[in-house]
Amino acid sequence: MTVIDSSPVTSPPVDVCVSVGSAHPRPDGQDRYTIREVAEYTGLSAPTLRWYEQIGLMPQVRRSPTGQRLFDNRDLDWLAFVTRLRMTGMPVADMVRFAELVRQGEATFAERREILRQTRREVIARIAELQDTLFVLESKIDFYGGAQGASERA
Amino acid sequence: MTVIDSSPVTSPPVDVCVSVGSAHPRPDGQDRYTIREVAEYTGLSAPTLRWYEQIGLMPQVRRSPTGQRLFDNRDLDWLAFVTRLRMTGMPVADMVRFAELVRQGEATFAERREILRQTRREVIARIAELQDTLFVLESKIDFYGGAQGASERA
DNA sequence: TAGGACCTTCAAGTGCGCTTGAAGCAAGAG
DNA sequence: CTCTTGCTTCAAGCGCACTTGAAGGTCCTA
Repeated sequence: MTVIDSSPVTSPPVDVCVSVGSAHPRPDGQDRYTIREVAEYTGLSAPTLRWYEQIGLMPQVRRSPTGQRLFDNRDLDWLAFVTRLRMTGMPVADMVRFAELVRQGEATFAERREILRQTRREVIARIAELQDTLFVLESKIDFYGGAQGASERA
Repeated sequence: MTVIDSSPVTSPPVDVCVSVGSAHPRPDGQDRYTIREVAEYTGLSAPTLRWYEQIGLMPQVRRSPTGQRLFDNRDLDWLAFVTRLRMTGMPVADMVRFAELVRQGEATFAERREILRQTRREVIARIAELQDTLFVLESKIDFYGGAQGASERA
């Protein structure tokens, strides 16, 4: 982790909790992306990206001299993380709270850690539930006639 | 599907795709429950139970001579299954569709099986995603200072 | 037979997570 | 220079899954 940060652009490897899941290939080699590029890359819509920024779920996004958003790799990392958190079922309001803690710097490490631990607990519980559900589904599928390709059976 | 209607207590094991997950202890020994009892047992609210019936997500619930709902063990089994399906993220509309197929009898076995197989695929994918997320969470928790009880670290 | 808790229906309201519309500014191609 | 495409803001709208409110009937206990 600790941020990529080659030569062009990018900010120094400050605090930040980001930059863990940056495995995806980036839209291009550089560090400036339009909202459309980010939308394509993340799968979020452009309005959603604007909305995320508006509610404080994004760090302040850089702007061009004329006011257009310029996302960078850090933003992409953050969005990848946010998308993971959404996947766990975490409400947007909670993610905004987390983003606020990130903004407040290292002093909030303990609190952030606690939030993520709680989230981890919930994810583990969720996985267990889904695995139970898998068994239920399997037994019902069997009940309906397990034969793979058979189109009917009654 | 072939109404309950026996004397007291449970019906014969007809068609039905229900009755797999009936492990829970029932509110009492008999086979007639008020909406309040069912609400407590299932964790769904009474309005939600009425709404489920209204949209066709429940089989027609028996009524007392004065019009009050009388749920039975079959209804409880069905609700347990529905709750599982909800847990997978299946939209209510899709569950209504499934309930319709159940009402149509054995001729829809193949289609029901296909739906559940698709659901199973989705659940498996969901579990995989959540497990990936678990790794991300763990690496971030470590980043924030893995020490269990340490309240700060910067 | 009165009171209170619980049931009924129907319709409207709520909260969440976006999405869409309106009106206008900006960047690049012909 | 215009034209198209894409960006901007702000506000309103939407779909889903319930929830709540209003008005009234029912059950049960005292």
